[in-house]
Amino acid sequence: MKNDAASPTPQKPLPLDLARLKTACSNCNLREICLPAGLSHDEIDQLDDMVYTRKRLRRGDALYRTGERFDAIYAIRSGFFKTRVTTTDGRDQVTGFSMAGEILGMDGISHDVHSCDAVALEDSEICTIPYNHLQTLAIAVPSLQRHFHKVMSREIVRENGVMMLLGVMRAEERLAAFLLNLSQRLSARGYSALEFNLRMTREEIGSYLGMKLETVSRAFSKFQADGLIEVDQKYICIRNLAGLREIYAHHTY
Amino acid sequence: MKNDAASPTPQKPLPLDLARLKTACSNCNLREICLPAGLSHDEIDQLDDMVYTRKRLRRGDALYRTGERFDAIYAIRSGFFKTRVTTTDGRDQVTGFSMAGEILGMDGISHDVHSCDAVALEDSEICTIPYNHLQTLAIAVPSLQRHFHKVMSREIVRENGVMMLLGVMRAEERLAAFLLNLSQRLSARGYSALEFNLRMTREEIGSYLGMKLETVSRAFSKFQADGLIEVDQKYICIRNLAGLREIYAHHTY
DNA sequence: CGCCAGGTTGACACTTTTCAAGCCGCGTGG
DNA sequence: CCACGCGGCTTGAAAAGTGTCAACCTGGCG
Repeated sequence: MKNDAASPTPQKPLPLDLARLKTACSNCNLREICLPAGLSHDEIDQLDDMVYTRKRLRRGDALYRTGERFDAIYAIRSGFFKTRVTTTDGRDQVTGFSMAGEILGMDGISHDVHSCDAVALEDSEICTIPYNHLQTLAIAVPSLQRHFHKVMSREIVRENGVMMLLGVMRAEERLAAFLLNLSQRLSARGYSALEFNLRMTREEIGSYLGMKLETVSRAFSKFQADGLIEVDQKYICIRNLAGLREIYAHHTY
Repeated sequence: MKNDAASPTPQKPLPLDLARLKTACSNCNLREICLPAGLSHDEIDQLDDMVYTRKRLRRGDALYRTGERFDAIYAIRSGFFKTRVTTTDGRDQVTGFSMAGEILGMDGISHDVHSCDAVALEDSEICTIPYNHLQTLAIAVPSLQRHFHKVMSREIVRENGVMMLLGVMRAEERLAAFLLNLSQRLSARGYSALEFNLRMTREEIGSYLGMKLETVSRAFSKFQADGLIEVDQKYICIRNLAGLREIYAHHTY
């Protein structure tokens, strides 16, 4: 929708337009983390043809919602998302937080309809990967099939971890687990492992961890009082990583 | 390894031996529920070549354990399983209960190593599906690829539901959800939806639902006192399905 | 400048866990 | 055939952890 796109009849189309170039997997700096991980150069080039130009979402926008028809999975190019499921009576459970390089939408494959909402927690860019194209390409590129299976399996394993968290840990252990997980994923993306700004509210953290926002707040305060972290609203600085790990591992329930 | 197989040089091999026949997907009565669901006759025949003869497990045996190398997924032919993850300090969380026609082992795809244990809760038979064969066949048979994706996606969606359960429901709602889910799956397999025997202990139910066995027991007693169910140890008879549904839906937390 | 969402903190209520005792059913062995 | 032991289940009473409610603070934005 830029003015450029509506400019009068070019003699022949440019081989690559800038927007296209910027979305190609082959020169995306997330290619080692994202769907193309482990593919060869040639294979990634084939992926490029399939990944549609990026879509931008503003904070609060839904990438998809429960009940919407499923036809594509999405790779997060930049930004931050939450996924959530909602009960009949309106309460909801945040099922995960997703950041750059992670894949969303796989819940939709089972019934051709999405079974959760994915909502941007900050302005974000995503790459759309039409599922039927992915299926076709997975046949031509076995290592893509393999890697897509891994991505789905990883999601299953991740959810097992959350079930563990919700099932056997107590409030402070859950929060420690949450912070350590965030720290690890941020550092895997080249950000500081010890200092970051949360993108979600206390209520969203609470929903994810199965506790009330007040309990989240108290746990943060406790950690600060114990010198484990420094908190100022969304700002977090981890002062004692080992101490956090100890709380996390110390399931002496 | 039967004597038959070692018998002296048959003129030509039988087209089908009995054991083989019995494991083939094409004449398994679970084919509408299990991995072959939605495949054509011809396609199922191709699956037959891949599914290895069944393995028997006794109650208490592990189908696989955390840390074991992954190389196959498994279809439950008969019996009942639990899957569980274990913390460093030995506590564990039951992440699911599986019955005939359901697929186990997909957790292993992500890191080529299993990340949970699958344990038989009663004597069971399972079909082994080597993962590399599955990958190969999925390329030749696109509808198999599609269906395998569905199976994995369904597992993701199921886990979302469990997270909801653990995150927002209270004890009695969880138990109602558990009973309704069991009832629904049993009836989908032709068993009674209202009367069944539990295959797991109170402790296992509690681990799955994130509560202590005493709390499970109390909730059962409460349901019985309210005329919703009849309980006698493992025996359950649902007397008021609508009432159970009401408790389940009534997340007035 | 004032409003409002989001966050913190305190006091109290409630659910679930913990600890403890006892029961039941079943397989083993005298 | 019956006593015994043991795992699994139930129930009660007290303790602990979270949730609830309410007040207040803070920072950002119209």
